[in-house]
Amino acid sequence: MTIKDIARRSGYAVGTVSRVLNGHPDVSDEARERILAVVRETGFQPNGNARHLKQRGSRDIAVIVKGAGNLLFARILEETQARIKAADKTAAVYYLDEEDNEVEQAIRVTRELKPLGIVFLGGNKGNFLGAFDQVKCPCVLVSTRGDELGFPNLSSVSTDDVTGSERAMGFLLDAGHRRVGVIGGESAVVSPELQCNTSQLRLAGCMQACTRRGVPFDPVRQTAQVRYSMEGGYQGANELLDQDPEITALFAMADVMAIGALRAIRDRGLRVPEDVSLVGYDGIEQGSYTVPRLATIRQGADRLARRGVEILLNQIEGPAAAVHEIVPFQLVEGESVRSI
Amino acid sequence: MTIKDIARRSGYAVGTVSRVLNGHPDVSDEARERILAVVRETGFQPNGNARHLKQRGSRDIAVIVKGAGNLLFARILEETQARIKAADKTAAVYYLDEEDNEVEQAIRVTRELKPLGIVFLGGNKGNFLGAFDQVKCPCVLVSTRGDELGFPNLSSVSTDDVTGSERAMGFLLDAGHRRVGVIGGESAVVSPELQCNTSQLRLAGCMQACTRRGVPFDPVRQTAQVRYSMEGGYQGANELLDQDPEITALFAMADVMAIGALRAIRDRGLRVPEDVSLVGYDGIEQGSYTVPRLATIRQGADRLARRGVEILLNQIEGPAAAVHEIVPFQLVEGESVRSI
DNA sequence: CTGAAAGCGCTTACAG
DNA sequence: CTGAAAGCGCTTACAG
Repeated sequence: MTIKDIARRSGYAVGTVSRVLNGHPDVSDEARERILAVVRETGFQPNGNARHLKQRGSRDIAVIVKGAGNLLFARILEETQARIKAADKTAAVYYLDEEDNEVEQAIRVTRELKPLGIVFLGGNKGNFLGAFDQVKCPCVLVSTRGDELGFPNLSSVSTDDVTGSERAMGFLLDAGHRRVGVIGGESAVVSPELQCNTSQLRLAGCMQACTRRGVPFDPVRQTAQVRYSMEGGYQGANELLDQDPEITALFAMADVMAIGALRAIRDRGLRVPEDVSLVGYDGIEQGSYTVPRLATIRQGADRLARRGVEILLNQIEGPAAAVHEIVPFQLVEGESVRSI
Repeated sequence: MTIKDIARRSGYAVGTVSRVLNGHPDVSDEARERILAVVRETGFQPNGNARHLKQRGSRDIAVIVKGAGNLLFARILEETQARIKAADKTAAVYYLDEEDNEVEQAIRVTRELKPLGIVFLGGNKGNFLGAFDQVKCPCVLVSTRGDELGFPNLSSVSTDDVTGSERAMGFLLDAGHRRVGVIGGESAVVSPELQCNTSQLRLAGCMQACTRRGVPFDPVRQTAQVRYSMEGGYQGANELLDQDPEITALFAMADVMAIGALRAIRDRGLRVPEDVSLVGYDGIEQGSYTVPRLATIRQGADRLARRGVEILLNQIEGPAAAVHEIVPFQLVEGESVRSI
């Protein structure tokens, strides 16, 4: 079943059928009705490949999500889709694995879907530096900063990782904890010029919290570098507690890791927060269902989504300069930290 | 940058470029090298729309996943992708929302991607009955039964929901529990002929477990119908405990609901398993990180994936009759049930 | 308002 | 082994 069949059955030419299908105004009511009737009765749906091959000016906004299992992104995505729909555009969502290159995907999408704009949920700066200049449409990077990238068509909305992390760590320090372990991803040693990835930024926040309070912090001994997963958190907690059994608190750079850490602490016969206090990061739903409820830094998922879409739509309307926005986070005290 | 540009730059015709790009054998080594060199230096990637518009005989297998947030599916998907890759095919994954119609998607995909076959991760029988006869390629439905559907090109691999659920409920009954609440999805009253959805099958299992042990079960009073989510589980547990505070055990038809129930029980000042025992279903990773660890029915995710792909590949090779396979489940005792 | 025709970027018989 | 050409199913100026 193609547009040709619809044309034959309705007695109109394919061009007219196409116009009806795309809601063009310059068609007679009679033609519209007759064609739509045929479409309905045949259940015809146009071939997207053919359509995109030629079409310019779609109403699509592509959303590229890095990590189908990322619960924070899942939450942001939901709101992003709703906002896009509310703006009378259609969202085309592409899920990528953690390791996939989102910019390559974006390049493919610009060629094949020709979207009005692209929302990136998560992204790796290295990938952008490599090839982002090949994508010309307005884009917005949600949840990680994009200002240093310096692309005129790339805006960003994010939480301040350094400050958020400083707050989390500060929460522990201010509760009297001095021996604190940090579970995060790869961050090597932090150098001020090269604060690339999220783990590095959050580690910088930890150090800042310590420095400001005159508490020593040894990134080598007090840090475990693991994957952002429950299992990673489990391993990280064990590693740190093995190394220093006197640790009284752990900060996990993501709630999923904190959930793993919670279990690891229990498996060592210790309790949260009586023996070990625990803070996570992100504020995913999951963290409010654990026993005890997780203390965490809640990123404003809805606000990230809303501003991301607003900024993007704005850029699509009339090309403006890229904007880089920081949205506030919130410390959730939960039940997993105790004062000592 | 199109195939035409590559043709011009390499000095060959577009047809030859196309053959090289698609790995056809009938090209001279010289042509292949020169063309590949140009492709490499330009970073050219063919337009998928144009490619799919004409191409027959792709090496793609489509995977349609219902529910991006379904952790069981996430696990199955991972293995499914690996198996497809191992068979030297490429997996094209489509994520759908819970409410989206997977069969409509399949119809679109068959037209636009022309895949060798389709794997459905989850599916609604109603959707299949409606329109599945429009998809002609071999398909396999993973995690829900497809035998009663009776399509010659639709195989299935699943866990026996009735028996699995009977086992979960039996575990509680055999531990001495008599007042057991069941948290599930919509299931109305079970009628033997119309056991359509998963909730109904699992409810049937519960009733079977009771019947066989001579324990009365009142589906109206002992059942809460909620969404398959943590929040749903939270509400369901509260509903049941409000109605009958003497309940000593809960069975949640999915681990995500059990996680919500766990929190609800705690919020009522009760403990698992001392005051209320709890069993889930699915065996997602999450359930082994809760405190206490969840008792559950573990579905064999890897095996579901492996057999699903094997069966599909087999159908693709030489068309055979549809097969409907049941893979075993496993009771995980966890730490959330106590004997009374 | 409608039709006829060109063209999107590929693939694929068909010749040679 | 390679090229020229038809065609996949649409959209979109261009006439009328």
